[in-house]
Amino acid sequence: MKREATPQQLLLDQQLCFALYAASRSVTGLYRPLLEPLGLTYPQYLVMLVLWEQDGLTVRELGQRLQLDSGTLTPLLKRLQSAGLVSRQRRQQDEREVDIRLTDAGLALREKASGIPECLAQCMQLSIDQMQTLRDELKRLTRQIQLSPSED
Amino acid sequence: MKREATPQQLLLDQQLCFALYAASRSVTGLYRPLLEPLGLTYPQYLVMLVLWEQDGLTVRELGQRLQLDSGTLTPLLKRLQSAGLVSRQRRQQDEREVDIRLTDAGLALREKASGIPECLAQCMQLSIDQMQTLRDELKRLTRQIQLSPSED
DNA sequence: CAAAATTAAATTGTGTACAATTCAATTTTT
DNA sequence: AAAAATTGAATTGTACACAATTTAATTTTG
Repeated sequence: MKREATPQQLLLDQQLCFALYAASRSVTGLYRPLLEPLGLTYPQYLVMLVLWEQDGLTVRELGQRLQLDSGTLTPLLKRLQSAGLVSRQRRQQDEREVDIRLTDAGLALREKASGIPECLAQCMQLSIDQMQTLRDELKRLTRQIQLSPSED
Repeated sequence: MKREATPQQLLLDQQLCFALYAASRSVTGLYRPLLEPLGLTYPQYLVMLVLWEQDGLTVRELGQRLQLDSGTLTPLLKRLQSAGLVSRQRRQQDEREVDIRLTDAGLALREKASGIPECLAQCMQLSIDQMQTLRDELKRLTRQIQLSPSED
């Protein structure tokens, strides 16, 4: 059986999507040794970033910010609670909502995490300008994708 | 207790890494409805892309190409085997290695997948040129990261 | 050549992701 | 106000990721 050559567009190395997938996992791997002393995974660190910025959000609000659903967040937040970094409490004005709040330990962790962004920037060997450009292109891409869900 | 403002670098929206993480998951989400009719997940599709390009690789070789280890690939490949798309067989010249080969059904699936890259490109609303530029920046970033593992 | 070291997959265990469902609380309708 | 619809978390189930360990096969060494 004659095997056709793979069309150009199906070549792995041509694909933006694989480049994105690989880069994302690479970067997460860079964080791992930096977050390990703090006892955090990368997604947990993202939750902490959001809470350091604005404390006392609901699971839903955290999910909107990070684009993650309760199936991902609920167990993650339980682990942060077990680690003593956040509290989880039903709101009395609406018992469906669960309020996520930093504990003192959670707030204190921000100091220990403060050096991480600079460390990452160093490893990535990009200028501030290059980082901003790339970041903004990716944000535009994400926004574009979420605007056209799947024409249903 | 006075709450300090979050330093600029710890702001979620400032972070390249989150933009990357969010974009990667968004793009995977775009693939989902396109791959569902083929019965593939996105990582499974990546494996198929590699095999369509070069059939008969070992688990290790697939892992090098996709930057995934056997802990991820072994169960994924077993699922592709259950789906009848690939075969897994120890090599006789070195019984440690497992040869992954497309079945006829696996090879045939390439036709059904051939429209996907164009469909994706459409959704992302990027010119060929923009896509190539972004892809190459991401590849450079990934390469850079993997060059400096963690100065150990 | 036999013991030691290395290698390739598989396995184990933890932690995401995400679709789909469930459950309880709140809103909206009638 | 009671029934129906909606909403927010949690739960269930499947599928990655990846560190660490195990197992078996092959190489390297003494």
